[in-house]
Amino acid sequence: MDDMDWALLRELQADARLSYSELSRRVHLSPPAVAERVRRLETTGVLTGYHAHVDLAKAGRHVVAMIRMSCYGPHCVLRDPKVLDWPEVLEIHRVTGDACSILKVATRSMEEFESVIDRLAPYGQPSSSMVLSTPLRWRTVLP
Amino acid sequence: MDDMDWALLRELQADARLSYSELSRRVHLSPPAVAERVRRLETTGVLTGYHAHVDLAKAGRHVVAMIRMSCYGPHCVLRDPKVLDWPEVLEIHRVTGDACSILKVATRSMEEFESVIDRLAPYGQPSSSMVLSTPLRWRTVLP
DNA sequence: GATGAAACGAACACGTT
DNA sequence: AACGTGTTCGTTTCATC
Repeated sequence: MDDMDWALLRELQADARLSYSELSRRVHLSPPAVAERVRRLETTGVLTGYHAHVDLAKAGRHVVAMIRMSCYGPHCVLRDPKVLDWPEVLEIHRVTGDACSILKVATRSMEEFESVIDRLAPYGQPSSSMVLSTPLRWRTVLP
Repeated sequence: MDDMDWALLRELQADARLSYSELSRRVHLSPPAVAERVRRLETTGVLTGYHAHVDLAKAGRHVVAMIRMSCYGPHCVLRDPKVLDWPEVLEIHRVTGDACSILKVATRSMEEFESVIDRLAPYGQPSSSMVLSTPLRWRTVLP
Protein backbone atom coordinates (compact mmCIF):
# COMPACT_ATOMS: atom_id res chain seq x y z
CA MET A 1 0.00 0.00 0.00
CA ASP A 2 2.27 2.76 -1.27
CA ASP A 3 1.40 6.12 -2.81
CA MET A 4 0.77 4.48 -6.19
CA ASP A 5 -1.79 2.07 -4.72
CA TRP A 6 -3.56 4.98 -3.05
CA ALA A 7 -3.59 6.92 -6.32
CA LEU A 8 -5.27 3.94 -8.02
CA LEU A 9 -7.76 3.57 -5.16
CA ARG A 10 -8.58 7.27 -5.38
CA GLU A 11 -9.27 7.11 -9.12
CA LEU A 12 -11.27 3.86 -8.98
CA GLN A 13 -13.39 5.08 -6.07
CA ALA A 14 -14.22 8.21 -8.06
CA ASP A 15 -14.88 6.29 -11.30
CA ALA A 16 -14.87 2.51 -11.23
CA ARG A 17 -15.19 2.25 -15.01
CA LEU A 18 -11.87 3.90 -15.85
CA SER A 19 -9.81 1.77 -18.25
CA TYR A 20 -6.36 0.55 -17.30
CA SER A 21 -4.99 2.79 -20.06
CA GLU A 22 -6.70 5.86 -18.65
CA LEU A 23 -5.53 4.90 -15.16
CA SER A 24 -1.99 4.46 -16.45
CA ARG A 25 -2.04 8.00 -17.86
CA ARG A 26 -3.35 9.46 -14.60
CA VAL A 27 -0.88 7.75 -12.28
CA HIS A 28 2.05 7.70 -14.73
CA LEU A 29 2.62 3.96 -14.87
CA SER A 30 2.42 1.47 -17.75
CA PRO A 31 -0.93 -0.28 -18.33
CA PRO A 32 0.36 -3.76 -17.36
CA ALA A 33 1.80 -2.38 -14.12
CA VAL A 34 -1.56 -0.75 -13.34
CA ALA A 35 -3.44 -3.98 -14.09
CA GLU A 36 -1.13 -5.99 -11.82
CA ARG A 37 -1.53 -3.54 -8.93
CA VAL A 38 -5.31 -3.40 -9.26
CA ARG A 39 -5.51 -7.20 -9.37
CA ARG A 40 -3.40 -7.33 -6.21
CA LEU A 41 -5.68 -4.83 -4.43
CA GLU A 42 -8.62 -7.05 -5.41
CA THR A 43 -7.09 -10.34 -4.23
CA THR A 44 -5.85 -8.88 -0.94
CA GLY A 45 -9.37 -7.63 -0.26
CA VAL A 46 -8.64 -3.92 -0.11
CA LEU A 47 -10.96 -3.51 -3.10
CA THR A 48 -14.20 -5.31 -2.24
CA GLY A 49 -16.07 -4.62 -5.47
CA TYR A 50 -17.11 -2.19 -8.18
CA HIS A 51 -20.70 -1.03 -7.99
CA ALA A 52 -22.96 1.23 -10.03
CA HIS A 53 -24.88 3.46 -7.63
CA VAL A 54 -28.56 4.00 -8.30
CA ASP A 55 -30.77 6.95 -7.31
CA LEU A 56 -33.24 5.24 -4.98
CA ALA A 57 -36.18 7.55 -5.76
CA LYS A 58 -35.60 7.30 -9.52
CA ALA A 59 -35.43 3.52 -9.12
CA GLY A 60 -38.87 3.59 -7.50
CA ARG A 61 -37.70 3.23 -3.89
CA HIS A 62 -39.39 6.36 -2.58
CA VAL A 63 -39.27 5.40 1.10
CA VAL A 64 -35.82 5.17 2.71
CA ALA A 65 -35.17 4.70 6.41
CA MET A 66 -32.52 3.94 8.98
CA ILE A 67 -33.92 1.42 11.46
CA ARG A 68 -32.28 0.83 14.84
CA MET A 69 -33.12 -2.64 16.12
CA SER A 70 -33.14 -3.37 19.87
CA CYS A 71 -33.46 -7.15 19.76
CA TYR A 72 -34.79 -9.66 22.26
CA GLY A 73 -31.59 -11.58 23.05
CA PRO A 74 -31.59 -14.83 21.10
CA HIS A 75 -34.15 -13.59 18.55
CA CYS A 76 -31.72 -10.97 17.22
CA VAL A 77 -31.96 -10.14 13.48
CA LEU A 78 -28.21 -10.65 13.32
CA ARG A 79 -28.76 -14.33 14.12
CA ASP A 80 -31.24 -14.95 11.31
CA PRO A 81 -29.59 -15.26 7.88
CA LYS A 82 -33.00 -14.90 6.18
CA VAL A 83 -33.01 -11.16 6.89
CA LEU A 84 -29.89 -10.83 4.72
CA ASP A 85 -32.02 -11.83 1.72
CA TRP A 86 -34.87 -9.36 2.15
CA PRO A 87 -34.70 -7.14 -0.95
CA GLU A 88 -35.82 -4.05 1.00
CA VAL A 89 -32.80 -4.27 3.35
CA LEU A 90 -29.80 -2.57 1.71
CA GLU A 91 -27.35 -2.54 4.63
CA ILE A 92 -26.97 -4.12 8.07
CA HIS A 93 -24.46 -2.87 10.64
CA ARG A 94 -23.88 -4.43 14.05
CA VAL A 95 -23.33 -1.61 16.53
CA THR A 96 -22.69 -0.81 20.17
CA GLY A 97 -25.20 1.02 22.34
CA ASP A 98 -28.87 0.57 23.11
CA ALA A 99 -29.53 -0.93 19.70
CA CYS A 100 -27.80 -4.07 18.46
CA SER A 101 -27.97 -3.17 14.79
CA ILE A 102 -28.79 -0.45 12.28
CA LEU A 103 -30.53 -1.35 9.01
CA LYS A 104 -30.82 0.79 5.92
CA VAL A 105 -34.13 -0.02 4.25
CA ALA A 106 -35.64 1.22 0.96
CA THR A 107 -39.17 0.45 -0.18
CA ARG A 108 -41.49 1.43 -3.02
CA SER A 109 -44.22 2.69 -0.69
CA MET A 110 -45.23 3.26 2.90
CA GLU A 111 -47.36 0.10 2.73
CA GLU A 112 -44.30 -1.89 1.80
CA PHE A 113 -42.35 -0.17 4.58
CA GLU A 114 -45.06 -1.11 7.07
CA SER A 115 -44.69 -4.74 6.01
CA VAL A 116 -40.94 -4.57 6.67
CA ILE A 117 -41.61 -3.22 10.18
CA ASP A 118 -44.12 -6.04 10.73
CA ARG A 119 -41.52 -8.60 9.71
CA LEU A 120 -38.86 -6.99 11.93
CA ALA A 121 -41.00 -6.63 15.06
CA PRO A 122 -40.71 -10.31 16.16
CA TYR A 123 -36.92 -9.90 16.46
CA GLY A 124 -37.05 -6.86 18.71
CA GLN A 125 -38.12 -3.25 18.86
CA PRO A 126 -37.50 -1.29 15.65
CA SER A 127 -36.95 2.46 15.88
CA SER A 128 -37.25 4.07 12.45
CA SER A 129 -35.71 7.32 11.24
CA MET A 130 -37.08 8.17 7.82
CA VAL A 131 -34.45 9.59 5.46
CA LEU A 132 -35.62 13.01 4.21
CA SER A 133 -32.57 13.65 2.04
CA THR A 134 -28.94 12.62 1.74
CA PRO A 135 -26.64 15.69 1.64
CA LEU A 136 -23.59 13.38 1.38
CA ARG A 137 -24.28 10.10 -0.32
CA TRP A 138 -20.74 8.79 -0.49
CA ARG A 139 -17.14 9.88 0.01
CA THR A 140 -13.82 8.56 -1.29
CA VAL A 141 -11.55 7.01 1.35
CA LEU A 142 -8.13 8.64 1.23
CA PRO A 143 -4.86 7.79 3.04
CA MET B 1 -37.27 1.92 -17.50
CA ASP B 2 -38.22 -1.41 -19.07
CA ASP B 3 -36.97 -4.91 -18.30
CA MET B 4 -33.83 -4.34 -20.37
CA ASP B 5 -32.89 -1.23 -18.37
CA TRP B 6 -33.37 -3.17 -15.15
CA ALA B 7 -31.20 -6.02 -16.46
CA LEU B 8 -28.43 -3.51 -17.20
CA LEU B 9 -28.84 -1.89 -13.76
CA ARG B 10 -28.65 -5.31 -12.12
CA GLU B 11 -25.42 -6.23 -13.93
CA LEU B 12 -23.75 -2.85 -13.39
CA GLN B 13 -24.65 -2.76 -9.70
CA ALA B 14 -23.07 -6.19 -9.29
CA ASP B 15 -19.97 -5.33 -11.35
CA ALA B 16 -19.49 -1.76 -12.52
CA ARG B 17 -16.46 -2.67 -14.64
CA LEU B 18 -18.26 -4.96 -17.08
CA SER B 19 -17.53 -4.01 -20.68
CA TYR B 20 -20.35 -3.09 -23.06
CA SER B 21 -19.54 -6.29 -24.98
CA GLU B 22 -19.90 -8.44 -21.90
CA LEU B 23 -23.09 -6.60 -20.96
CA SER B 24 -24.43 -7.13 -24.47
CA ARG B 25 -23.89 -10.89 -24.13
CA ARG B 26 -25.61 -11.02 -20.76
CA VAL B 27 -28.73 -9.06 -21.74
CA HIS B 28 -28.84 -10.21 -25.40
CA LEU B 29 -28.55 -6.85 -27.09
CA SER B 30 -25.94 -5.37 -29.41
CA PRO B 31 -23.06 -3.41 -27.83
CA PRO B 32 -24.11 -0.03 -29.33
CA ALA B 33 -27.67 -0.52 -28.05
CA VAL B 34 -26.29 -1.34 -24.60
CA ALA B 35 -24.05 1.74 -24.67
CA GLU B 36 -26.95 3.99 -25.65
CA ARG B 37 -29.18 2.67 -22.87
CA VAL B 38 -26.46 2.99 -20.23
CA ARG B 39 -25.73 6.57 -21.36
CA ARG B 40 -29.42 7.36 -21.03
CA LEU B 41 -29.58 5.89 -17.53
CA GLU B 42 -26.60 8.12 -16.66
CA THR B 43 -28.01 11.34 -18.12
CA THR B 44 -31.47 10.81 -16.60
CA GLY B 45 -29.80 10.39 -13.19
CA VAL B 46 -30.90 6.84 -12.46
CA LEU B 47 -27.23 5.86 -12.43
CA THR B 48 -25.44 8.30 -10.10
CA GLY B 49 -21.92 6.92 -10.44
CA TYR B 50 -19.59 3.95 -10.54
CA HIS B 51 -17.52 3.42 -7.42
CA ALA B 52 -14.86 0.99 -6.27
CA HIS B 53 -15.68 -0.07 -2.71
CA VAL B 54 -12.83 -0.26 -0.23
CA ASP B 55 -12.53 -2.40 2.91
CA LEU B 56 -12.36 0.29 5.59
CA ALA B 57 -10.18 -1.70 8.01
CA LYS B 58 -7.76 -2.74 5.24
CA ALA B 59 -7.61 0.90 4.18
CA GLY B 60 -6.54 1.85 7.72
CA ARG B 61 -9.92 3.16 8.89
CA HIS B 62 -10.20 0.90 11.93
CA VAL B 63 -12.85 2.95 13.73
CA VAL B 64 -16.27 3.18 12.08
CA ALA B 65 -19.36 4.70 13.68
CA MET B 66 -22.89 5.84 13.03
CA ILE B 67 -23.41 9.18 14.75
CA ARG B 68 -26.90 10.59 15.37
CA MET B 69 -26.79 14.34 15.68
CA SER B 70 -29.40 16.24 17.71
CA CYS B 71 -28.58 19.77 16.68
CA TYR B 72 -29.17 23.09 18.37
CA GLY B 73 -31.60 24.66 15.89
CA PRO B 74 -29.71 27.12 13.68
CA HIS B 75 -26.32 25.53 14.44
CA CYS B 76 -27.32 22.29 12.67
CA VAL B 77 -24.53 20.38 10.88
CA LEU B 78 -26.83 20.26 7.85
CA ARG B 79 -26.52 24.04 7.58
CA ASP B 80 -22.72 24.09 7.52
CA PRO B 81 -21.25 23.05 4.16
CA LYS B 82 -17.80 22.70 5.77
CA VAL B 83 -18.84 19.40 7.37
CA LEU B 84 -19.36 17.95 3.88
CA ASP B 85 -15.61 18.26 3.33
CA TRP B 86 -14.40 16.49 6.47
CA PRO B 87 -12.54 13.41 5.18
CA GLU B 88 -13.70 11.29 8.15
CA VAL B 89 -17.38 11.79 7.26
CA LEU B 90 -18.41 9.24 4.61
CA GLU B 91 -22.19 9.79 4.57
CA ILE B 92 -24.74 12.30 5.87
CA HIS B 93 -28.48 11.58 5.95
CA ARG B 94 -31.13 14.04 7.09
CA VAL B 95 -33.73 12.09 9.05
CA THR B 96 -36.95 12.40 11.01
CA GLY B 97 -37.13 11.75 14.75
CA ASP B 98 -35.20 12.95 17.77
CA ALA B 99 -32.05 13.36 15.72
CA CYS B 100 -31.82 15.67 12.73
CA SER B 101 -29.15 13.67 10.92
CA ILE B 102 -27.15 10.45 10.89
CA LEU B 103 -23.48 10.52 9.92
CA LYS B 104 -21.31 7.58 8.94
CA VAL B 105 -17.78 8.29 10.13
CA ALA B 106 -14.54 6.31 9.65
CA THR B 107 -11.25 7.18 11.33
CA ARG B 108 -7.78 5.69 11.63
CA SER B 109 -7.87 5.64 15.43
CA MET B 110 -9.91 6.40 18.53
CA GLU B 111 -7.92 9.61 18.99
CA GLU B 112 -8.97 10.73 15.54
CA PHE B 113 -12.56 9.72 16.32
CA GLU B 114 -12.46 11.79 19.50
CA SER B 115 -11.39 14.81 17.46
CA VAL B 116 -14.39 14.32 15.15
CA ILE B 117 -16.71 14.25 18.17
CA ASP B 118 -15.06 17.43 19.47
CA ARG B 119 -15.66 19.12 16.12
CA LEU B 120 -19.30 17.94 16.01
CA ALA B 121 -20.22 18.91 19.59
CA PRO B 122 -20.67 22.65 18.85
CA TYR B 123 -23.47 21.82 16.39
CA GLY B 124 -25.48 19.67 18.79
CA GLN B 125 -25.39 16.51 20.82
CA PRO B 126 -23.72 13.58 19.05
CA SER B 127 -24.81 10.05 19.96
CA SER B 128 -22.31 7.49 18.62
CA SER B 129 -22.94 3.85 17.81
CA MET B 130 -19.63 2.14 17.02
CA VAL B 131 -19.84 -0.29 14.12
CA LEU B 132 -18.66 -3.73 15.30
CA SER B 133 -19.17 -5.46 11.96
CA THR B 134 -21.20 -5.12 8.80
CA PRO B 135 -23.11 -8.34 8.02
CA LEU B 136 -24.58 -6.72 4.89
CA ARG B 137 -22.41 -4.08 3.32
CA TRP B 138 -24.45 -3.43 0.21
CA ARG B 139 -27.33 -4.80 -1.80
CA THR B 140 -28.36 -4.46 -5.40
CA VAL B 141 -31.59 -2.50 -5.99
CA LEU B 142 -34.01 -4.58 -8.07
CA PRO B 143 -37.38 -3.71 -9.66
C1' DG C 1 8.14 -2.14 -14.23
C1' DA C 2 8.44 -1.25 -19.48
C1' DT C 3 7.94 -2.68 -24.35
C1' DG C 4 5.77 -4.70 -28.53
C1' DA C 5 2.48 -7.92 -30.92
C1' DA C 6 -1.96 -10.02 -31.15
C1' DA C 7 -6.70 -10.41 -29.52
C1' DC C 8 -10.38 -7.87 -27.96
C1' DG C 9 -13.59 -4.04 -27.09
C1' DA C 10 -15.43 0.85 -28.00
C1' DA C 11 -17.18 4.31 -30.95
C1' DC C 12 -18.95 6.19 -35.03
C1' DA C 13 -21.49 6.33 -39.33
C1' DC C 14 -24.74 4.02 -41.83
C1' DG C 15 -28.59 0.97 -43.03
C1' DT C 16 -32.92 -1.47 -41.29
C1' DT C 17 -37.36 -2.24 -39.03
C1' DA D 1 -36.98 5.98 -32.27
C1' DA D 2 -34.52 1.98 -31.30
C1' DC D 3 -31.57 -1.70 -32.86
C1' DG D 4 -27.98 -4.18 -35.78
C1' DT D 5 -23.78 -4.22 -38.88
C1' DG D 6 -19.10 -2.31 -40.44
C1' DT D 7 -14.91 -0.27 -40.00
C1' DT D 8 -11.57 2.29 -37.39
C1' DC D 9 -9.30 3.21 -33.39
C1' DG D 10 -8.12 2.42 -28.63
C1' DT D 11 -7.51 -1.08 -24.94
C1' DT D 12 -6.24 -5.46 -22.76
C1' DT D 13 -3.21 -9.16 -22.42
C1' DC D 14 0.80 -12.00 -22.83
C1' DA D 15 5.53 -12.83 -23.72
C1' DT D 16 9.85 -10.89 -23.31
C1' DC D 17 13.53 -7.88 -21.62
